[in-house]
Amino acid sequence: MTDPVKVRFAPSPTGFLHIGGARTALFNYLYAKKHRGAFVLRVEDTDKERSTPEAVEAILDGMKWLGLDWDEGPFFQSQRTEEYTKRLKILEEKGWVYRCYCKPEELEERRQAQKAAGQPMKYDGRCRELIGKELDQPYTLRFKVPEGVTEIDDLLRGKVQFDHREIEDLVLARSDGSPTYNFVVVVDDSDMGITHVIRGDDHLNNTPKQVLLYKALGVPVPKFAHLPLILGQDKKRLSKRHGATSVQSYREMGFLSHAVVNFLARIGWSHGDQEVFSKEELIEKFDLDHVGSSAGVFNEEKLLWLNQHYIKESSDEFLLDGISKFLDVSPDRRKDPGCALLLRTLRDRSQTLKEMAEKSAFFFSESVSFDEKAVSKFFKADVLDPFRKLKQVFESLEDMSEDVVKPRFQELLSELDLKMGKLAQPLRVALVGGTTSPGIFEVIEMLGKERVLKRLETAIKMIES
RNA sequence: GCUCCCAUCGUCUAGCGGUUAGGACGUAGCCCUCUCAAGGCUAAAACAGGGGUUCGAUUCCCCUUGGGAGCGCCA
Repeated sequence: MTDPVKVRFAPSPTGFLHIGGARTALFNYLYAKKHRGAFVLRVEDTDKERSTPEAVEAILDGMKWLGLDWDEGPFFQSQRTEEYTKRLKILEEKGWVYRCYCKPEELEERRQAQKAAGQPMKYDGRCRELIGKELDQPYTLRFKVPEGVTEIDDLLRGKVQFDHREIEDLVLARSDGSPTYNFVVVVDDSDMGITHVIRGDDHLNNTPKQVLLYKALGVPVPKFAHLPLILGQDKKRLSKRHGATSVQSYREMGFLSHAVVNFLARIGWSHGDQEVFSKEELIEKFDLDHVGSSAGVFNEEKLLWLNQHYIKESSDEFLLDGISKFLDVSPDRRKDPGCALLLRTLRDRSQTLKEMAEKSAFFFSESVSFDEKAVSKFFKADVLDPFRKLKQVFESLEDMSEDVVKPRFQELLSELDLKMGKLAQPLRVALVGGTTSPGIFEVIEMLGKERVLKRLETAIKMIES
């Protein structure tokens, strides 16, 4: 009988939910679901300066949108100060901490000097000498890192050793008494019973410090799995410089949440040749064994492809809702029988909901917005006669379905000795305003007789004047 | 600078000693075609380099090179 799995995602609320953070959250979520364990959400807001309630909201929103439901929390570190104080006292009693009176500027100065001298940049531990003597000055509480080596057995990296000489006496409590990250993480993960710490590779170097703290506290050390990072096109760590990096920005660009989830899952993880996974499949097939160890570049082209894939599978209802966020869709129009056809034809032509909205503007708005170039190229005098004849044809028809219109259209073509493109393109401009659209007969059918005639008339008038 | 991590097509990756090194995105060409897509078919495209180990290395070990991350009274 193995212990139940308990994992956590612990973002700091200093901005939107980042793509990289979302991936970390996803892997934790999948691991929890896969092992029927619990997924804890914890907000690391010990930095009072940079944490904001807006950011907390944004992160929770992003998580919900992606469907990464948590089982416990959100817990806030800002509300757990007594716990930290308590643990700090324990460490003090055990003799693991000492007061450091060095000023931030001095420390920074020394670090620069060390860097220049080619030395590792680390605190030299000089205040250890002061143990016993209490000065009347502000101080931080530092952890007394013992000599030796700490080996961590990472689930993804294997055994990694860290010589304690590389680890400085880290600050556990600031001069204002507030606890710092490495300390609170250990207290929280321990208190919350976290069994597996799955987080970004960037924390690998923090791990030995934390392991030392677990041991000093005399509490069990969880298992660790450090995920490869997500990089930008330039292979640098994904950051604002790379443009859209927040989950909400993808939402705003018209991506489906599951496309983002599927895409994120496939950076660093694989299951044979499979590319498309439903959420259930992800949970069923996810495992740490197939998580790679090299960082992956965020490839938006592939995300777009996946997004279109899911758009193609989406229901009319869902798509209409999605489009409505980018376009004014009247309830009336929404009930238009042409909607289904519009959506059917646009699914193959849209990579995002936003793109789909733009492409369906001709259908949802009353007037056509014309592309100038298209108008000047196709609205010429020589189409006047064909347009008028076409109008007569349309007027004579009741049913505007492709089956009915197409033969009549072709009849007219041969009567006028015109090629398909010669009439279809000008007509396309008349009906949708530009040179690209779904098939011309599909456009005619979805618009219906009334609107087709109206738009054709408008075009004729434009050419005449 | 120091420490740690990483290394298969441009990108995401499969591979877990013996393969014609597979798939996907993207790219190119062809087909389809009223435009644009979608779709179908085809093509180009990779084991960073050097040493070992082994009958045999993409696969295991070492070095080099390259890339990444971390070195805060941020998290």
